[in-house]
Amino acid sequence: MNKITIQDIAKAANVSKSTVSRVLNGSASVNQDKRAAVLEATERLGFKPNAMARSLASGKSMTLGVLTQLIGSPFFDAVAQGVIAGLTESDYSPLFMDGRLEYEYEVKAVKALLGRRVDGLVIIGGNLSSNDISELCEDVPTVIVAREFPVEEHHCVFMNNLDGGYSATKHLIELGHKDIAMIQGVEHNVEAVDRFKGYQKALAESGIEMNEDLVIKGDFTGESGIQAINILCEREQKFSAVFAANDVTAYGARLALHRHGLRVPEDVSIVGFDDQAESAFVTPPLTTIRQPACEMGTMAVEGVLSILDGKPFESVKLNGKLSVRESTAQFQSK
Amino acid sequence: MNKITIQDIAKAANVSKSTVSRVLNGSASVNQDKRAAVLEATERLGFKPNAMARSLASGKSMTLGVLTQLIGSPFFDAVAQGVIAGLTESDYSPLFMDGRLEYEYEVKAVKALLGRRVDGLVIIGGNLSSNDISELCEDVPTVIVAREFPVEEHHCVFMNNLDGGYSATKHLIELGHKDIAMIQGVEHNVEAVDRFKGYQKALAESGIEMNEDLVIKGDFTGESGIQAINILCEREQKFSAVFAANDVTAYGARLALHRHGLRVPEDVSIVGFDDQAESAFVTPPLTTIRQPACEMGTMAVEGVLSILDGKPFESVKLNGKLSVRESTAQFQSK
DNA sequence: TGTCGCTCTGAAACCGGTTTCATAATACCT
DNA sequence: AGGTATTATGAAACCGGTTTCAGAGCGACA
Repeated sequence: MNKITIQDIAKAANVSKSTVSRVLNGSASVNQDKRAAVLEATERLGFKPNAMARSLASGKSMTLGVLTQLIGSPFFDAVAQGVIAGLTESDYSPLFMDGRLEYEYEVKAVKALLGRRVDGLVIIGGNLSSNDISELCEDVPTVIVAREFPVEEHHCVFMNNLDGGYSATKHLIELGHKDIAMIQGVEHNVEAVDRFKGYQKALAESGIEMNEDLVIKGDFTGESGIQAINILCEREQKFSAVFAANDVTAYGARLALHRHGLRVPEDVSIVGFDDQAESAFVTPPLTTIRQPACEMGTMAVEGVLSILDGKPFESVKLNGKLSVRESTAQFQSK
Repeated sequence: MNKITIQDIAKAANVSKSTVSRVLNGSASVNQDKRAAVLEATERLGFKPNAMARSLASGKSMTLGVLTQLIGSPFFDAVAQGVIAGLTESDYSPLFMDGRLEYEYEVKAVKALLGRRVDGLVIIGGNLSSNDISELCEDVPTVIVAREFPVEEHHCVFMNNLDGGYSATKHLIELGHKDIAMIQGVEHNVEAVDRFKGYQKALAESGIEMNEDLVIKGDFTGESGIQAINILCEREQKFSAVFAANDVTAYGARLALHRHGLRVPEDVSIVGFDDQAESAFVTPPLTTIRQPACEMGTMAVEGVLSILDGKPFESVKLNGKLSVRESTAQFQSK
């Protein structure tokens, strides 16, 4: 370890610990000469304050805990990136802990974060209940990203998934499609359910009766996209468009379509959800609903910081934006 | 904050702080009754030890620092995932800090990590020099992932990029291709350079003279893949295969090829590098060099833990594995 | 029964900082 | 010049744990 302590600096600069502390934190004015001496000693000895001791004494850790989910999954990562971006100008640094999208790990992770006495918390997605969060994070400013809690006490930054699903489906309808399949996301997952609700809403609004046979279960993986199309094709189901619950599923669907000899978008149009980085470079570039993931991360941080600052923070509900690329086209009757 | 301290528990259980500490850490044997009383009080009051105080006193933080780069980029994220996986069974938890692939931030991040007194360090990629690392991480067990330092003092876990580039190119050659284009990665980036060297080596070994016109600069982005193909096509260059420095570049190349009316793999074969998750679901599924990113993360953690444990740790050099999918095919002369 | 040794336990020191408090030194005012 | 307000500074308390140390209690052995 960097063995030098504030005491060593004090000795070297011929002052007391208190003075060193004051110089280093600018917490009170100090004589020019002493200040210089302290600074010099600090530099010369390469003193690096022990963050532990500092937090213990001051009660602040200058750290924001971030509960991530499955580092490596595009959406969550983008949020995490936003968090980092939002923090760069502040004095706080992020402490990431991964919940692996499993309830027990999430609880464990939050507890670990709290044990490290983070000053604030950003919870990205996951499965913690409103109660869990209330109990666990009672005394720490917390903002939840990508989930909606109708309770006043929680601060959230989230996407209107229903609206997103609606826009995606609406886009297909406007292109003249009527037989629109939907590949759902993980069952019971709120976001997945909302996206499906949006699909239903758009259909209903346009007077198209939903065909149960065109709704296939999925789980947000590429594989589930493939399976879904296989099922559809084996059943010889008639459909000219597909709305996939997320981009990767859309990739899988597009691949399966290709294998079944169906062209995209000439024979079948596809729209995804997320707009992950790759979607613009896939062939054909995917029409999708852009989730402002990165922005959400940044907004969450700003939220925590402002609460920390005593200012109020209102939950924000964002709308996804349809990003039209080349995987969707006007319906052509054959 | 969780205001209850070890003192409160001591009072509630009618014992001394020391005894509470001993019970909680199992550091010495304690009378059954007292132990029970302490445990009960701990449970009842919901006591959560202050990790700061604990580390300060014990000199250990039970934390491993991880310097990540650009959370959100597939390769680095996969490594980070591996780190998490490797840690789940241990008592340590990871503390991530992002270096944003910028030298200054990396230094800052490592210092922040060290200030938090992490017990070990995993550095993923980045631009820190051997010297930087020696100086900064002097007293902390450190393992560097995805970079190679020939110095004995550094412990590394990295991929043989040259060998990977070689395998990729060799695969194309074996399929009968002779005019093989290469889209390079970020200039001066060691990994990118090594992949290119592998390309050269394979060519040389097969007696194919490298055609400078077929080597196009890139920067690991999808956009650079598009540009590269555009350049090639505008020049009406003859080529039947492309080796892209990474998968995203390959996606871009494949898209541009499509726009120029060239089919993959019938007209042009493509091989990428990384094997990121999406590559198996892209159309056509991408032949690529699989980097054992996740495994590397896990190995790095194991390395740090074993050094921490007083055991030795040897640097490991891994070979990428060619994953043949459907973007490459036998050369067909037209 | 006296001594030795072992197991438990609490008091106190310590980890490395911040912050309060009292005091010394200086400036300001009448 | 005398008294007060202000600033600079060190000593000491404190943050919440761990660990050392010494002593108490108790069984074993001669």
